[in-house]
Amino acid sequence: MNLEQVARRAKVSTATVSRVLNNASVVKSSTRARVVKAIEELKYHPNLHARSLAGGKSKTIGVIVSNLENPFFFDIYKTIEADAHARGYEVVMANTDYRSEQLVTSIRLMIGRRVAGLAAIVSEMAPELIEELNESRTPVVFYDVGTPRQNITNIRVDYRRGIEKVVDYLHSLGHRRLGFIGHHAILGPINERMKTVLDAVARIPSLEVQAAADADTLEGGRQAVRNLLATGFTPTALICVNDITAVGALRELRERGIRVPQDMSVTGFDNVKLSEFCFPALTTVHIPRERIGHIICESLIPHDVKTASGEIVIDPEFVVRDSTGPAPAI
Amino acid sequence: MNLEQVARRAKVSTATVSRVLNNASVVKSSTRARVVKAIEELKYHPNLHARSLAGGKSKTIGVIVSNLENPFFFDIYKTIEADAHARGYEVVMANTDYRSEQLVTSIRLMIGRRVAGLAAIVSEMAPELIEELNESRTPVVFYDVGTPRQNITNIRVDYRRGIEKVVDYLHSLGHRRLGFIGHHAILGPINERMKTVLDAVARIPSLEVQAAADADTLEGGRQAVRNLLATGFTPTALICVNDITAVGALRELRERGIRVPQDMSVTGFDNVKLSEFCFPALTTVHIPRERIGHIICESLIPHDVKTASGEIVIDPEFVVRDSTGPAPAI
DNA sequence: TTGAAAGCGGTACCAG
DNA sequence: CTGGTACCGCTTTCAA
Repeated sequence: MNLEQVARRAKVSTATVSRVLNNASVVKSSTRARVVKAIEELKYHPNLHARSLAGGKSKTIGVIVSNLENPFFFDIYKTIEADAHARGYEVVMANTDYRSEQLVTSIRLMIGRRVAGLAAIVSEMAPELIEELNESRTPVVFYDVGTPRQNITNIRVDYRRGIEKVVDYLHSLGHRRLGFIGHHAILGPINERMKTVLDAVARIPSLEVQAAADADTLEGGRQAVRNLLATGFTPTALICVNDITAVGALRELRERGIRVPQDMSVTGFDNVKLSEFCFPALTTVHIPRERIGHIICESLIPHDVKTASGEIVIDPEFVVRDSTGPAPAI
Repeated sequence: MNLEQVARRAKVSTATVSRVLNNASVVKSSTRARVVKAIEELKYHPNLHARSLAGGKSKTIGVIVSNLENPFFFDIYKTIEADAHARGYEVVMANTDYRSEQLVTSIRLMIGRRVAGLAAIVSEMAPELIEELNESRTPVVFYDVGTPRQNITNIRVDYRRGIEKVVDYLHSLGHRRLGFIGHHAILGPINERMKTVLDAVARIPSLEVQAAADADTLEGGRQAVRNLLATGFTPTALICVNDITAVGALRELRERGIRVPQDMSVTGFDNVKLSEFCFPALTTVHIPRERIGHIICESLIPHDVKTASGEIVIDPEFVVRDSTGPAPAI
């Protein structure tokens, strides 16, 4: 089913059908009516590949995330999608599961699709990929907690400030031995997040910290706690890399009969909805995911008013709930 | 950047470059090397639109879900994606947020993309859309709890059996006044899910039920409980349409000082991971989401061995955890 | 206001 | 083993 068949049925040229499809105002209304009728009778659906090939443009933006299962990423994705739709753009999503080969594949895929813009909400990004992206002339926005990149709009959350707030708070509550519950992506030699935690702790001499990691899931958080406690280390507070792993940690503690916050304090990060709904409600750090989504769309989709470009840094807000309390008396 | 430029640089024809790209074995290795070199130097990425236009095929399958935010949908999606990738297919996803206009838009989009297959994991599906889909000759798999469709592979969970198990169990525990916590999509005149619950309750004369609904989110579950209790009805057990709304319900009850399960029993549905991690862990009904995902891929992607087609009905398993108990003494 | 025709970037068939 | 070339389905001048 193609333009030509519609054209034939409506007794016009393919050019005219095309005009109707793109509602060019030049078409005489009687002609338009015939064409519309033919389209409906034939249940014609334009081939989008042909369209973007011929037009040279795509009206779709790509979004790559590390783990859509984590509501943190999902919330950003959802905001981008809503904004994009509102501006007449489509969105194609790719999930990397924190695997760098998958990141490479996904980026190539997006380039191959000739997306109008690309948002990368991922923790890892090889320099050669950046170059490839530059070469392809695709507008890119990068969200991370890490290092700024060149030639690309960057949105960063000041992870360091966030973690410092958490550490300071726990310290003020009398905690001295801290556990850090990460996920696999924070492993690796010089991970920014891990380093940040270590640095934040190192500022305060009386503090001690030990880390463990597993997957970025509920189950992963649980397993990481098992790993940590298996070392014999006895923390009085657990700093979790995000809310999901924190909820996983909560469960493991519950099953061990360790009360939160009486016996152990726990903190999350991101302030996803679940952090209010779990028990006990999590003390966490709020990352404005909708705002991030808006900024991303703003800088990816061309429009009249100029937008701030370059680097944007977000200062996260500390949120105290029920999962933290004074360190237990020894 | 296109085939021709690569061809020129490698001093071969576009046909040969194409062969290299599709690793046809006929190319002499020295020639191939030249081409590969040119491709890398130019950082060439084939235009996927041109490719699928010329090839006539797409190697991508479409997945439409009602609410990706709900892990139930996400788990199915993820399985499909993994299976598809394993077979060399891409996946494009669309989320309808339970809105039927969005469903229409998404289906049209998928047809326009000429996807090799389409999975619709949604609760609503207008007959005219089915026809449009048939017309487009797109293989389709439909997952639902509702009525079987024609000309389409159907996967259905026996929702009725699942709900009956829940109702029977609560009845055996002495519960007589039941609340049903739904979400907006179950509203509307003859919703299958709602009707099923009513039917299941009607089998047992001593039972009484009242329903309330809000969004299919944590917050929605919470709000629905508020709505239900505001009517003055005093249930001793809450049957929730799924685990997410159940976790939302749990929170509202907790804040009202209503203990679960001592004062009120709560059941979920789906058995998503969160149902084990919330507190108290949910009594729920297991829906084999991975299995569903596998079946979907199986029937969408062509392969040698014949697959069962037509209708597939799944009998869900009841899972007892900590959120249900004997009805409180009056 | 409408039609003819030249691409868009690949694929695949046919020769050589 | 490689090159020439006719499409794939649509958009977009250019003329009429």
